[in-house]
Amino acid sequence: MNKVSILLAEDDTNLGQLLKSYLSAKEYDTILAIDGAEAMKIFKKEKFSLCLLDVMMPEMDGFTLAREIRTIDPHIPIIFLTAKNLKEDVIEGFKTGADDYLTKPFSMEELIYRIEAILRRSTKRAADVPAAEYTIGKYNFDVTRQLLTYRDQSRKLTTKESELLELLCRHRNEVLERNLALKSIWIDDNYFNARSMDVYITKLRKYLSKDENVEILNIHGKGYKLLC
Amino acid sequence: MNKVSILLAEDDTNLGQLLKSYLSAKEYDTILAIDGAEAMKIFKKEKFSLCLLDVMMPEMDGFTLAREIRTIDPHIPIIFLTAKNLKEDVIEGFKTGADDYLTKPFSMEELIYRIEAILRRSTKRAADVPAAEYTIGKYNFDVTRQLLTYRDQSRKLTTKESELLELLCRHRNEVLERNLALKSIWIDDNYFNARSMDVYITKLRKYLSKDENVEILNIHGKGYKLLC
DNA sequence: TTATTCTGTTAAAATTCGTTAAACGGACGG
DNA sequence: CCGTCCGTTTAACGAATTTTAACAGAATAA
Repeated sequence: MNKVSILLAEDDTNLGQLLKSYLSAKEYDTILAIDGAEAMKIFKKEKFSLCLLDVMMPEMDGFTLAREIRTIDPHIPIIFLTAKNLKEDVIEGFKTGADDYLTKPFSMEELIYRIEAILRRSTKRAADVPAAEYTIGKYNFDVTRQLLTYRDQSRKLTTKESELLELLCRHRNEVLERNLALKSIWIDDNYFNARSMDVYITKLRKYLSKDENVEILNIHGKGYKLLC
Repeated sequence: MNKVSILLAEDDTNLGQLLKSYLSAKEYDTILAIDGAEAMKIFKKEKFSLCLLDVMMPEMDGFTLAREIRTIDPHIPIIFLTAKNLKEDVIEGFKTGADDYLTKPFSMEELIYRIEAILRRSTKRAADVPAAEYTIGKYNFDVTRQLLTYRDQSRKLTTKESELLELLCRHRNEVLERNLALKSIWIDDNYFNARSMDVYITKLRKYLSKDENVEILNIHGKGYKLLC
């Protein structure tokens, strides 16, 4: 999946920084603009998946900014943030084509979920989009078909093998933490599931042994690192 | 554009009637159910573009209802209505895949705008409204006639074959969970029905074997995924 | 060093799934 | 009413997948 990039326009630097670091922690590439004019400048230069706009800003208010943004990209999802809870304001927001409207104070969790709800809709059919594939050294890994191919030999992976290899690929050349993998694939990171994961690491190592430049490295006490 | 149809589940008859007449005035075909169980019954019989669900209802609460609805149509937009403003509740709502979440009291205008914001996003997608026909690789599947066609050869499917294939199509390229399929088609997800479903999967695999790009993948311990 | 925790590997056990065929039961025509 | 057909369920067995167990070896901290 492509990385999600967010344009955040917020003149309150405290809140702005807070939001930016929170969103970045959630793996959203976030760029912060401190007023409407700057936001517009940045928007013209870069590509974004979604806009998060404060309504009350110096230079250019959120609604005006939204309209200008929409002249460039008429379909980009826009969420307004505002301190006011005025009915007229909310209506005005949706008239400019808002996809959502959040009144301060809101919880970070709710923001994240609303962002995800919108992205789910707008990037939908991502499932029809070309199958996710990884190149692992001389191997090719087709995630959706769970197929690991070396030259002309294909091996059909089981569900667990495939899930684990995909996680390793997503973190390739960096550490995939044990707990993360366990919680993500096995849901629960207890002793037995950890043993089970060991077994799968052994299997994957065997499958990947034909290319000596590919290696699943153990980082003691941390996790594994797929080198390729 | 097709007419927009809304399933409204609201146990407060006053509010329910008010919403229904307001939405109908805005040219949305609206059907009102007075509890979760009735809503589910109606949903199974008719096609809807969007669901508007009260959270607190007798018989079946909104979240449970939403989950059941999503087992049948995993992509239909859902908006929750609630009197509570609890953070936990909002989060729970989005976790079940809500597209929006409105806290009473809200203005009719805001509701309309939120509905339109969601429809704007979701009708961009091609096969959104429950299709009567699916294209599965080189196959064509006519749901109402229960006819599976490959080039010039048509095969009349039995009821169960057809129901299962339709569910797979609605979830195509994503996992259709075993117990969800069982509860939706066989009503009860006991051991024997599960065996029965296996038999039908085998049959469908045979029927679909002429296009090698089409595949019913088993996700061990979870369910099946129709790749096409 | 020594004890302890963590990892690697193999095999057996448990669970889940795939396939074929036979049994069941309702609908239909005679 | 009786047999036949058709869709569905049940049964039986084998295969695939995942988990558990057992033991050996490595890495680390005290």
